[in-house]
Amino acid sequence: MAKKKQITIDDVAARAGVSTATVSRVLNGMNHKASLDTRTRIRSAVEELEYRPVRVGRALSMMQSPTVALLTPDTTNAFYASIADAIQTGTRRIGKAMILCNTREQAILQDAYIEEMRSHLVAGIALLGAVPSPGLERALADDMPIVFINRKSPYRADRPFVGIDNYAAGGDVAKHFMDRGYYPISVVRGPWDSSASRERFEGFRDALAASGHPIDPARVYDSDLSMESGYIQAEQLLSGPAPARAVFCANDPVAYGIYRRCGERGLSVPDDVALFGFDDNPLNEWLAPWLSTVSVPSVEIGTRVAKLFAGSGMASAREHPEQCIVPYQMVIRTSA
Amino acid sequence: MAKKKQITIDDVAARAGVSTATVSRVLNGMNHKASLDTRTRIRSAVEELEYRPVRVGRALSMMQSPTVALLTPDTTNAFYASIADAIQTGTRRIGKAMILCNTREQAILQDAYIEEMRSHLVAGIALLGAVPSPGLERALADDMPIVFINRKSPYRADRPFVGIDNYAAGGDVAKHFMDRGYYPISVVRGPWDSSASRERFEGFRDALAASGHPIDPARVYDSDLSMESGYIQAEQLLSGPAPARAVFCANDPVAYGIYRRCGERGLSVPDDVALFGFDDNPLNEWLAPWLSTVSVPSVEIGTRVAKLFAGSGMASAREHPEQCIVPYQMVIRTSA
DNA sequence: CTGAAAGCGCTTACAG
DNA sequence: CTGAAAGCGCTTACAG
Repeated sequence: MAKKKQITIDDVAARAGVSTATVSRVLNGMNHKASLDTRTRIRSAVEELEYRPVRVGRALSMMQSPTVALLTPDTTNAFYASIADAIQTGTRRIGKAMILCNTREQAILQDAYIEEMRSHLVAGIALLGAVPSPGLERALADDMPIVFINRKSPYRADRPFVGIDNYAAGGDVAKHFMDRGYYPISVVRGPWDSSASRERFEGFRDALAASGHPIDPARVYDSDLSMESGYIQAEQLLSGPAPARAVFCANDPVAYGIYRRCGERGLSVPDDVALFGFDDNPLNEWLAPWLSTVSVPSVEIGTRVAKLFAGSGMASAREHPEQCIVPYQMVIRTSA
Repeated sequence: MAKKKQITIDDVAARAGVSTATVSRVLNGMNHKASLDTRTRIRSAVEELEYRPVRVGRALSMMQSPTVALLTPDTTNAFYASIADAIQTGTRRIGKAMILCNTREQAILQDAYIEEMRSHLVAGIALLGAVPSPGLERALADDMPIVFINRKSPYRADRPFVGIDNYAAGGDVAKHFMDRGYYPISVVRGPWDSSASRERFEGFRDALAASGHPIDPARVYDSDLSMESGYIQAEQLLSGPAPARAVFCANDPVAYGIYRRCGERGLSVPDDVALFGFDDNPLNEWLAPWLSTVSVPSVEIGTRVAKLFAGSGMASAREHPEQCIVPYQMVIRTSA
């Protein structure tokens, strides 16, 4: 893209009086194979010429580009954005750039991006909020280096994964509700496709059942994880003869939506209804400092994901798929 | 990155019984140069082999990768994220992927990314919230295809730009304040480096002065565009013998911060203090539906930016730098 | 309308 | 420890 003519590895080699092969080796840190003299000559040639490798040359040669793709369901969700940011920072540290793709939870888009990223020869794909799709299944069969974030792979459960133990967290929320004696209890869960949403719900449900107070199926609502859907479901949740005393929300935005409806209805949180969120969205600090939630360590997750892509394309992770379960934290504020 | 052996253009050529040159031409839409028969034979070879071009090959050959870089000051700001999303959607439409880089408003990081993106041979750089830096100046001198978003180039004012007329918008806010008869008026402006922040302030200041009520310099506060800084400045703004009756905020998050402090102080918005934001952050709809603000069309901006990168790397835009000024809208809600 | 061939910038067996 | 050469997948003057 520069207008100036490119300075190539050949220019460096010429200036240093060695072959391009040697320059390449030295620049790639195979120092044990070059004499000190050679190395210093090369270093200064690089300096003087201000040589910057064209990464595409290397990419073609190695059939792998120094890039990683992040597929995310919603770029404007602050929680996802925070994970994205950590991944970008982390991949940069290992010399790779991050391509951002917005799948919008759509299987079609997800497949299109997987295919495109393959043709970009990316070193790996970080799949945040995976959705079942034929292209994903195929990519997995082809052994593409994909690491799943937050939601596990819908196809091969043993694929690399970074996230929390959602089942346990759901159970913890249930216990908290029981400790407080809230009754009746409702839940607004996320999409069933999502292992994260599903496991949260299952953990919550099982813990309630285990304590002898199984949840009433009529008190289970669905959402698409948006504020809007929380707002909409709140209408049912809060009405009828036995409105919910406490609600376990699929994520924080859902809680925001319900909270808004509470305000419109003149209901007090937590006196009339208790709300429990999930993720500890970065917005909470400023916009919902009252929200009790499960804190998911987005930065740590992003950092871990990036690390998986270090070296040449997750070859190791591919052979020894890692399930990296990071700790979550119960954050009890005033809403529950 | 795939495990399967690559299917190349040569395979297609062999199968179709033509040369790779011809396949390349046809696949790149130089149809007028190929007979119908040739074209159909190639199309079906592509189908049968499920050929997907390796973009890196083309990139090296053309010394330009089908990617565009977006440098943004803050990936978690929903307003920026919304622009980023529109750019990503738009670049995809023209067959390019978007690399995301977080400059955090730091000149050093901005320079590092510019350099890295150059070595990636990106087709162009979208620079959201540019900061003055030596690397940027150099890149401009080298004629790198950079388009400035929101903030104009700190070096060559004629570089491609997409954004609103901030000066006019600042003036409109001033007029609105005068219509309402607010007095005294304070302003929390953004960084001086930023043409957007500066022009907003200047337009506001000049309009007040023109009406015979120049702003008191002691009533001008600074911020870094964050909620935190709004919250902090609010302390001064709202105290003393003559607390502000109305505040023009550098952007919406600053207004959120001030609003929070108002709540803590028991001050009512707009009865005690009127607040005017900027950008119409997507969060407003759900979290600050009361905030009067200037709506900046983030989606249109992103779409326009992407269009500038169509074809081969903005060659045209480079020669005829475009200043693309999109319309803004005054959004009067209850806060002012 | 089509093909043979050189070239984009880098890496890496292979031979020394 | 080092170099000559082939190769990664594509594009594009050039010649026909």
